[in-house]
Amino acid sequence: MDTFSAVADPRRRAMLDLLAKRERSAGELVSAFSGISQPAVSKHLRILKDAGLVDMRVHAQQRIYTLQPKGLAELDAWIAKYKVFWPDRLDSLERHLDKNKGAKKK
Amino acid sequence: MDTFSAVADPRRRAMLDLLAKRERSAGELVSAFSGISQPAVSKHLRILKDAGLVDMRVHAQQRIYTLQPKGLAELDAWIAKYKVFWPDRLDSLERHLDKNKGAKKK
DNA sequence: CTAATGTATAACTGTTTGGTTCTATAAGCT
DNA sequence: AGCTTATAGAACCAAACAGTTATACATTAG
Repeated sequence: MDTFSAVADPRRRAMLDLLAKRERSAGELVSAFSGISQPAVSKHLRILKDAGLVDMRVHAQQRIYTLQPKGLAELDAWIAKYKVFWPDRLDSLERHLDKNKGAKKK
Repeated sequence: MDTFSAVADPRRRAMLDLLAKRERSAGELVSAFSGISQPAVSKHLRILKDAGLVDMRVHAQQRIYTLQPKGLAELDAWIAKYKVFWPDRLDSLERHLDKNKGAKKK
């Protein structure tokens, strides 16, 4: 499954959102979601991993998943092509975020 | 269908790419793609329109489709959250594009 | 060594998706 | 008015998807 399809699923986006805060074991992710079974979460994680959106490392019996933001670069590159056409006001949020990012890094 | 799913399909992304160059009638889009029928293209266009990614206007019997880049804002906003985590080198393309954009606009 | 824990895989199922052909609708042409 | 053109919608179908339960497989704990 490609990056675009991987992030098309709202549950998978929610998982990425959680992993953006901090890394989590598969089990932690399972308990973070209600109304979905462990195998279902496991399958979502596989898809995210195959798409290069998360990394996994083994720790005892646990599998620790971490965000791999590089995987989103493809998506962002595609969108970037269209920004030329954006009305100016749509840029404000982005610029704001860029500024904050710079501040945090220094 | 939401924005994320709408752009998950490669054919629909290709359509957006074509519309980014210039507006096109439904018929022009049909002939731009081989191995896909007119009704199939029509359905893709409906999905793009419902997702707010394209606009449509009627001209005689033709339906003229135009890009509605505002529709991509949702997608971009979602990705923007993750840029904080991006390694520096991933920023270079984006910055390059931003610069070019500014130049074109002035 | 055996039991328990954490997680992935297998097999199966209902729903969604993208495609098709056929038909309907609406505007222009003669 | 009747024919043609441009495009959407209906009905249908196969493949893909997301979910389930049951099972297998490591690793740690006792």
